[in-house]
Amino acid sequence: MEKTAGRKLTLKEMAEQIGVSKATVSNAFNRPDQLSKQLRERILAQCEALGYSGPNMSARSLRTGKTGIIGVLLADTLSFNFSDPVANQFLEGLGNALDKQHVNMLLLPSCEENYQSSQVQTIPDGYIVYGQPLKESLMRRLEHQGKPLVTVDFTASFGQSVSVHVDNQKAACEAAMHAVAPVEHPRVSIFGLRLTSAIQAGLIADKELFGIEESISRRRLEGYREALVRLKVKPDMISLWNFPHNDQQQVRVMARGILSAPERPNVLLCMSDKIALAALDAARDLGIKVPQELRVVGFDDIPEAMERQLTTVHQPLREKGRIAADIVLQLQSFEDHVLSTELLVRNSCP
Amino acid sequence: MEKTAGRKLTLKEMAEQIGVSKATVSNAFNRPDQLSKQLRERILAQCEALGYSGPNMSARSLRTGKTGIIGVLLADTLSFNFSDPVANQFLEGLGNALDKQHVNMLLLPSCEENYQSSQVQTIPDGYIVYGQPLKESLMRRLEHQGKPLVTVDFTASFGQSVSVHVDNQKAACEAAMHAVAPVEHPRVSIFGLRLTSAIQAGLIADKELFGIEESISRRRLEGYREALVRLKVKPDMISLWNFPHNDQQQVRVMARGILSAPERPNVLLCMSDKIALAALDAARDLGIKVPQELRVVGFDDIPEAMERQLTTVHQPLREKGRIAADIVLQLQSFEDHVLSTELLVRNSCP
DNA sequence: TTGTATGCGTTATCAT
DNA sequence: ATGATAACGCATACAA
Repeated sequence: MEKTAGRKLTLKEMAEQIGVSKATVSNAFNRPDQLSKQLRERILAQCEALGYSGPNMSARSLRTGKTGIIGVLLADTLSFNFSDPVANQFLEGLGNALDKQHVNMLLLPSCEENYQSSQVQTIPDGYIVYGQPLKESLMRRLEHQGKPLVTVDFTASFGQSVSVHVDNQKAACEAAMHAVAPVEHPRVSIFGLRLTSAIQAGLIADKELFGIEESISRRRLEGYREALVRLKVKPDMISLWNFPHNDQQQVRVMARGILSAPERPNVLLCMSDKIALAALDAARDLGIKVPQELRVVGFDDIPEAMERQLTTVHQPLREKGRIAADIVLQLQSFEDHVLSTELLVRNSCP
Repeated sequence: MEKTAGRKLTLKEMAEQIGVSKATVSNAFNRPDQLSKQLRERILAQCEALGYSGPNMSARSLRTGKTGIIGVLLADTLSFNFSDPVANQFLEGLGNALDKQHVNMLLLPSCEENYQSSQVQTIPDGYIVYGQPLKESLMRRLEHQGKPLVTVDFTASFGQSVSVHVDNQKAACEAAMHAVAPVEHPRVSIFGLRLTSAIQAGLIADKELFGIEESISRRRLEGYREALVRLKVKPDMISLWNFPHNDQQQVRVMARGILSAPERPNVLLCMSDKIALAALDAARDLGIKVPQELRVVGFDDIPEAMERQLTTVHQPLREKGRIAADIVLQLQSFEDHVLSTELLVRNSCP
């Protein structure tokens, strides 16, 4: 029996060709327990031979109400998300978990603009929003669809979504305590990420901070401050710097500037490992000894952090992805998950 | 009018609420010219207010036969494809073009395994297969669906798919001519990528070459050889090396070994810029002067190639993505497109 | 410009 | 174990 190329095959036609009813063919694909093993195999083989690639997804979805697709809303571009080691690991964990359930992921990059006009809106069975709070209007639209909605690394301030994250504040506080406590006369610089809407890197004051209380950076900042207050570090010994991008080159240049000042800092609290590594580069450029003259802590524990002996906060990135997937697929209870972090003490800040 | 969260809204219900017929609401979404501008806007506004996010995709797809999704089959993992500058640029061009038509891309990584059992099969309206020939059985399955099928950087040896690519052989030949011609006593090493199934890097003989005649690497190899024959370079002055991965670290170590030999090569023909850059690193490690003692050419023209003054073959990667998209969306004639390349002469091989 | 009727391909319920 | 039938939500030809 040869295949008839080009024809649009349907389950109904298969049934007729094979000489059974539509329901039986459908069962052969979806409910193996509803028919004899041999019949099922005969049907599957015939379909294969006839060139039928399985039930039409649109029709099946219309009937079952499920598409087998999870939408992943990303804050940045695809290339950023895959070249950044943090996002990369998260997406890897997420992808694996979805794969395991034979669910596909529809990546929706820089979703703010795209998601307005597109028809994507009703495709996914659920959503995972990664990394950065979306505009409220968009979040509301998503929530209103009544599908599982999981936010990662931030918490929506309303609605009934669920969040997977680490306790950034606590972890940052712990890191700062470790870094600052042993120093007799601490001069602390905090290197923050996207704390304001400024597009230039620079020193910032409190009042300039972004309104988004729930962002990762804000939580980490609060943690650092909590530690600094506890250790009674005077405010004028603390400077807060903002970097608009997690970009090593830029940070390195800026850090050289900061570390060249006469009263240069002796502790650097960095909100990401990339920033911290760039700071280490800058220190090396200037011949500043780490950790003797400068203690540096990072955040995230990307692979390079280990190679370069950076003290940092480890967070289970792949695990985060896995859990987010399991929640959205309803394999985990629909409630907030707070994953634990671990301070990894290495040479940059022993 | 407040929205009733949780309810599943349908176009029919909207019509009833608003007091028009289903068809009119449908037209408001899909055919602006079929009703008065004001009515259309009233309907859209009402739907928005009621929390209706637009027509259900499954139902619409079932009716129209289109899903608005293009499947992109990738040879490697997602993270590879986005961290590799070549793949990255291609996907960027592709993504932009699809976006422009409000079409989504479903990324199907390392598709060999996944694609067997998954339900994805019937979702996309068309396919783009990137970079590496798939198993024939899979290709046949795809072709049999009767949807537009575009292969990029290789040509399927059967069926009715269409291909977007550059003339790798011609470009490689040109590069080799330029590199080798000026050298009086050329000793040439070819650094190839995935020319055999070996997982270790190493020297290879002809008979070990992969059977896949159509792969990018094979075309480039033929191009190099064509040039070497024309220039009458003796076979024993040519060595052919294979690298299983486009991985800089590994290549650098291997290249150091090769360049340490007593009769070391004075021309390096590299099948990718990454490999070429690693070779430059190795030359620097050994204090070998480029281009005086060693001429190096790459392939692809990734951004770093310019920074490091690597002579290489430029190919229009984003353009390739754009064209592939346009073909699969039937905005371009359904026929092979061969894009032109350009040899960029820089310091590594003037 | 608007409304009516039909069917897209499938799955689930029920009956056999 | 298998078959008949009714939805699923929508777009479109056609009628008004």
